[in-house]
Amino acid sequence: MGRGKIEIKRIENDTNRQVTYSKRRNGIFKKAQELTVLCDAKVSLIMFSSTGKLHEFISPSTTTKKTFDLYQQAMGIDLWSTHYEKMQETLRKLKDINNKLRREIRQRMGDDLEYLSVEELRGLEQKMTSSVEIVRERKYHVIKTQTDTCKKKVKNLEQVHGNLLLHFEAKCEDPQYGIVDNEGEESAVALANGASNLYALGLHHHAHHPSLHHGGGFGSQLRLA
Amino acid sequence: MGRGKIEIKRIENDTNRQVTYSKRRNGIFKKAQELTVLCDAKVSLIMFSSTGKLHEFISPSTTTKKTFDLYQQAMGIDLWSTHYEKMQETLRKLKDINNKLRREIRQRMGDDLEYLSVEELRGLEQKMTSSVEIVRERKYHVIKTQTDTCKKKVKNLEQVHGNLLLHFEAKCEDPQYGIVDNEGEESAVALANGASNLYALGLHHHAHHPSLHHGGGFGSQLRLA
DNA sequence: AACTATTTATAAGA
DNA sequence: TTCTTATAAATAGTT
Repeated sequence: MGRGKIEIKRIENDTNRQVTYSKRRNGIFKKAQELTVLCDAKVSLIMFSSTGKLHEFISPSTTTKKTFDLYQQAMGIDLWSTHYEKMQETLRKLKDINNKLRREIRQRMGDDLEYLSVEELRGLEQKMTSSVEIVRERKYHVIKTQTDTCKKKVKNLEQVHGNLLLHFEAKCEDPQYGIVDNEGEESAVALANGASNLYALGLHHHAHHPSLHHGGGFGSQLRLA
Repeated sequence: MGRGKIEIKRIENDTNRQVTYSKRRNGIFKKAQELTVLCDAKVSLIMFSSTGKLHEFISPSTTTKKTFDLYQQAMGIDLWSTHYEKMQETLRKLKDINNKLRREIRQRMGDDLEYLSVEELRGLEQKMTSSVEIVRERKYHVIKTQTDTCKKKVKNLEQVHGNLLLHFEAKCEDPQYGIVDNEGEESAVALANGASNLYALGLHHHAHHPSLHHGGGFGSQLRLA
């Protein structure tokens, strides 16, 4: 239908092909639209040009997805199941692994032992015993590390406190009391029992050596620390 | 295009609508086919008549599924993801559970203890110790059950064998050998050591009491058993 | 389903 | 692209 009859075969001229595609595309869309209205039909028309461009017509009464779903239903196929087969397979495998893990855990928790032979039970017991040993070792290790850290801290505090006492005593050469040699030593001994004695130390000094508390600001600062 | 111009609106007469649908469907299919060839395009045309009947045209160079996939790709959407969202959610959850199970197992195997506190380690050790105790109990129970079963079997065999010996000795009142009282007792003692002695018993008798083997068929049958 | 008068689509050219 | 227009093609109404 045109100035001349054409043979239905690929149009080799790129421009001509493009023009014809455009014209006929409009024509077919119009036809689809008319069919939709005239005959109350649902039409899905998807076209890709030779350049890969997408054009679509869909009857207003439906959607592309509905059409695809209806199509699959009418054809009795599920075009996407293959897309999701891998997913389903993964799902199956995960469930399987999951069950195995659960069983292993249950066995390691002392359940589900009914169907194990003596050999299997012996193996399980051995595994668990060595595992509990590892946990125990780890616990000891953590405790030891923590204790060491604690000791170091105490030692550090001891030294700091010792220095403070020395400073303090040096400044305490008040003529009223004179130098009291053994005070520093006793403090050091008290401190050797750990930082938690700091407050108790203050109390002792308060009870046995009230003289110290009149010496200056250091004493009260220590008690508050 | 016809004897008269028509208005583009739903054809109310069912027959007319059906006829027009049929004619125009062929027309549009022909157009789709021509477009496919002339312009090297890919066309997917799916139609449902008002009666729900499906008709399809697809360019030979492609398939309906390919077209749908391309369509979704071009539109940047995934029309079916919603169909599989639940599945993906399940997948996600399973993976999560799986990881947790693995972690628990690893901890119970003595791995991944780095980030546990002393309290957690103590708890884990306690759980594992009590679990291993359960496994051990179960092992003992299974062993005991098996031993008991074994003992019962032996006892049973003992009895059967004892009866056989009595029968045998009763029949053995051959004038050549006379009644040999202590044979039966020695057999019973040997049998008390278990069923596995049956063969050894045969050998012993062969070595120490050759007389029995000339007494009849019973003796050789016992050795073969 | 076939016919055919008429409308519609479109090939080629501008 | 879009418009024009001669002509091919499609099809509405009829048989």
